[in-house]
Amino acid sequence: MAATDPWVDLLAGDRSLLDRTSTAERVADLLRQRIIEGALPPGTRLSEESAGRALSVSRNTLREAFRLLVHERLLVHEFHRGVFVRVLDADDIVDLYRTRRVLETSAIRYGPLADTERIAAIDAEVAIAEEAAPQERWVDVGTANIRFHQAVTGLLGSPRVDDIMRRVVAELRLAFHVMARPREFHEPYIELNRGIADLLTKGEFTEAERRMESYLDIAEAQLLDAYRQIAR
Amino acid sequence: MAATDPWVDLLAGDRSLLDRTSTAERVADLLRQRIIEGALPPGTRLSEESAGRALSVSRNTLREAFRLLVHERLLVHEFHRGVFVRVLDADDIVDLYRTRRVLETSAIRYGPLADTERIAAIDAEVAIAEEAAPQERWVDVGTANIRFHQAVTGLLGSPRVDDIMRRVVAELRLAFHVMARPREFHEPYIELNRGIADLLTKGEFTEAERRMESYLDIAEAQLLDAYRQIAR
DNA sequence: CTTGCAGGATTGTTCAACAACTCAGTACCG
DNA sequence: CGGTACTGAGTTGTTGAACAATCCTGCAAG
Repeated sequence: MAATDPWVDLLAGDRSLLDRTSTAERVADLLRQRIIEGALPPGTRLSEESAGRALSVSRNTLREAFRLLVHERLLVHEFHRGVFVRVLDADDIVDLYRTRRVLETSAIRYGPLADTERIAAIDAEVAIAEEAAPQERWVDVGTANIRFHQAVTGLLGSPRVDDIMRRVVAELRLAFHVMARPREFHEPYIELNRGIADLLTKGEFTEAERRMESYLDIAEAQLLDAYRQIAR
Repeated sequence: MAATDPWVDLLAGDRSLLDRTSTAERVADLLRQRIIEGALPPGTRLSEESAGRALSVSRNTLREAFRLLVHERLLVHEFHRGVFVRVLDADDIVDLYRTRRVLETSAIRYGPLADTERIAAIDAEVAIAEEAAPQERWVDVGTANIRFHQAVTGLLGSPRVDDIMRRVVAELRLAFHVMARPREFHEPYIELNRGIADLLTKGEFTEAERRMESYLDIAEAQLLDAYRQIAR
């Protein structure tokens, strides 16, 4: 039995399911969820004592969770003052879109090397949005929209890029909450996504990249616009 | 004095210097340093008790520092087993170079929009390497080489991309330690860097991008080669 | 050679205590 | 009245100890 049996690799893949996570990580997961869904709006202060009491975890464990989320930029930590849900300013939006441009256009540029099923995954996300829109499920449309972009960067097949994109998207969600009308914010993009997905399917990567660039310009401008409205 | 005085912005920039950092962060800085310089080689187990005693910090504080470094992928955390200095495998190398390709070629692509002094900064790093090489200061050559690439991604002027690149580079240093001969690993790249820097200065971004791509292919291959030698 | 089972060592988590610091309020002074 | 200095309450930063949960080593049994 020198050679590895086939079932060994199989089980090795399930390893992660079995990894119990620490309390701190689960607390971080929960807080992350609450933050990106808007239940904990930007600027909210999270006191160690009350949060710890609410979740029934010790201050130490909670602090570990906070560290995690600070590293993800969802919280900011001010020394001796506490942690707060991050408040994004216009510069952050600009930088996030700059980062997206890098990631998403690169992904398309390297698209010709990508697995065809990864392109199918992109298409699938657009289809989900197209189905949710007529039913006015704007939250689902928004989610599918985000997943569309994650699928685009997924073309690279890079765990690290996927991870980076995950964080960028989580951070961007902090900003999306300023958009009062979900419909106006999400609906127009379905068509753009469809166009890009079709181009990718047809293998027209250069044009797809151009469209993506313009998509990002438009979305950034709309978000910055909404920001200026709030600022006054 | 409705308008902000000039010195206000100036001081705001110094804010970070004044921010005392927590013990956990300083511990993390120290450990990071030791890891990337190779004093703590990949695979090393860091026990909470002995590390805490050595640094005179409590276990709780040390755990906060560990969380930070785990998030940066410099340490891996195995539940109930402890933390270890990360051991990169060949897949990691491939993925790190994939990520670098995305970041560095994009930076050059968006180069025409960049500040000219950012291009000068790239040139400066090559000059440092060129000065250190004849004196056989290979560690300095290696450092300047890395800073050259950071300066390239710096073209984007994006704090987030800079941060991502910082982490990629730190992670990559884990792999560089397998290179037994620093000279053979660093010297040949000075010339390639010079070529790219000159192209950037002349504004020939398309050719610079092509060169960067080939640079990364070469470096990746060399590193993977060294890996295969170790593996036997 | 494998399996099962202590026993010791390490990590996961909580708790309590105290130091260090921030902030709001208040008294003081010109 | 405007500004300054100070005080005290409340929060965070850090430590140390304690106990539960888990892993690892070594040994005995089959």
